[in-house]
Amino acid sequence: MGLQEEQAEGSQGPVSGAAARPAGEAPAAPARRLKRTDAIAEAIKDWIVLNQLQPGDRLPQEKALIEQFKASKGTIREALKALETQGLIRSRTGPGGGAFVAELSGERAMELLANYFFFRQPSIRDIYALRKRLEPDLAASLAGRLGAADFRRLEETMRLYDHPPATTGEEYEQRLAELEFHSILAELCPNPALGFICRFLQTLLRNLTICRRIYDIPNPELRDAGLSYQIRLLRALKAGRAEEASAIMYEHMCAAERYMESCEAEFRAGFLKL
Amino acid sequence: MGLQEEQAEGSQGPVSGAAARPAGEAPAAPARRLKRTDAIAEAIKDWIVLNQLQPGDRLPQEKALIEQFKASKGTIREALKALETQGLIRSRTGPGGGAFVAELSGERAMELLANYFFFRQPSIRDIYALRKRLEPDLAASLAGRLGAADFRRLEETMRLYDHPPATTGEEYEQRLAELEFHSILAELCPNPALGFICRFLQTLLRNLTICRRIYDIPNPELRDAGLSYQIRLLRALKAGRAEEASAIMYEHMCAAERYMESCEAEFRAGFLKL
DNA sequence: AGATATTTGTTCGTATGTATT
DNA sequence: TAATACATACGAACAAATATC
Repeated sequence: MGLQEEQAEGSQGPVSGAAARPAGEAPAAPARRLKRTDAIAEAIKDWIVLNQLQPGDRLPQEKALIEQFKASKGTIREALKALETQGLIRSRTGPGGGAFVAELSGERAMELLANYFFFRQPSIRDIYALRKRLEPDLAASLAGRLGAADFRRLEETMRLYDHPPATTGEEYEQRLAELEFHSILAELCPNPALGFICRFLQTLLRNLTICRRIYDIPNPELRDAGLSYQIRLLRALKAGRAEEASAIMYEHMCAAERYMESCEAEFRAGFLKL
Repeated sequence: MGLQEEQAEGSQGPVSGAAARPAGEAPAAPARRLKRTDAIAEAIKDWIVLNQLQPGDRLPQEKALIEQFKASKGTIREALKALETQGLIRSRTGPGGGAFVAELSGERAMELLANYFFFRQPSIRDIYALRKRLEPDLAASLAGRLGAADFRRLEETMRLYDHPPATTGEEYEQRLAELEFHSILAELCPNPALGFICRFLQTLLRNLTICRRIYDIPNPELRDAGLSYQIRLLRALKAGRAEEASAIMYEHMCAAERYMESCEAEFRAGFLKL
């Protein structure tokens, strides 16, 4: 399929550029020597962007890479594994199989990013400081831009919590569904960065241990209030009133934050058992 | 060092739950079967959080893992490589070496996240929509909270662009230094999520190809204006005037956006060559 | 449906490199 | 310097998955 030819250009292999540093390069940051595996992974990645491979395009097979880089199978596989872990490729077995360029999914990106916050857990206040700023913009960006299918999807999600929960389990499920409502909005956002960040803040919230506890607490008023916010929000979005949608969302965020923080305070005071 | 004992608890290995599926398990979400390598990587990760390993703690060595998981060296190494790629571990050779739990660095996290936006490049407008919201909050969060060393660091960075550039190369360097100023602020932010997102938006901007071009264009007025914004900002921060710092930063962002977009428009119109 | 070819996935044995003592 | 302990790399074989005939 003519993917391999370009590798031969210049020197004996794409890795040479990464391994053998050009003469005049003074490494300000020492950048400790790359392991062979990592150098190969880097080289393959560079090769992908250089040749402008698109999602779905196939990489050379393991055997070809072994020859290209004069490395063993294990080394090549480790390099490919690194790329796969980053969500850059996916590989299939069988005839015509191999490694294919992939588009890093939002879910995977959030998983990878979540590791950063594992040892730096933000507080509820931290997260809502951001949500209060961004979710209103998100809402505004959608005003008058959603189709019938989008509204149907949103309303279907709302149906999961338009009634009082029967069990504690359902209580929890309803909270997740409410977050899912916001996640759908974020997916539809025309600004990819804004959409991603909102979705990530939602999962960050969902994964805070304190929140898992809070979400088990019955709170009929909040459910009612949230529902009414969202109904008003959908009306504003349909009518294309961006300002109003933004304002509604802001109120919604403030109310949610107030509630979450009061719960957190109660936990801390020991009024509710962990 | 007693890190290993816990592994023996229960059954013969942590992966058993993932690999050998219990009889009655009906997988609601199909969740295509994990490859052995991925199952082991997951198991090791779970084991780390379960035992609350901290950065610097050592994992069992390869040989031990081979026995634990009854897998070959290559498979174990691929699993460890996956964790290393995610920034969760680092490994060292030599006696006393092995894999050590690491704290995912902000830089690495941003690299991983950047892949998500490779095929979904936000526009300058998209990025500034976020910066206009967040950088002012960032500034406000620092008012009255910076030490003398912090101010020294900021002023040292400003010195890199407090004079007209001599060459095009310096022009570009000055722009990066200006972004670095914001990056320092973000690092100091008490809200880890806000700080990270601001830093990421900055690198996203830096890496937009269009920006690399824009940053080469001489623009003495913008440099002066930016400098004056930052001087006023530092004054407000020192005095602990959060509101004022926020307002200054907002103006700064708006001015920067206006400039960047006008440059972008000129590129598009072909007035400036790419 | 079944046989076969192709390609990744996994294992084993061994050798090399590197840091500690 | 030498011995030791560990990761890193190599190569050949085998197993499993999947497309094609």
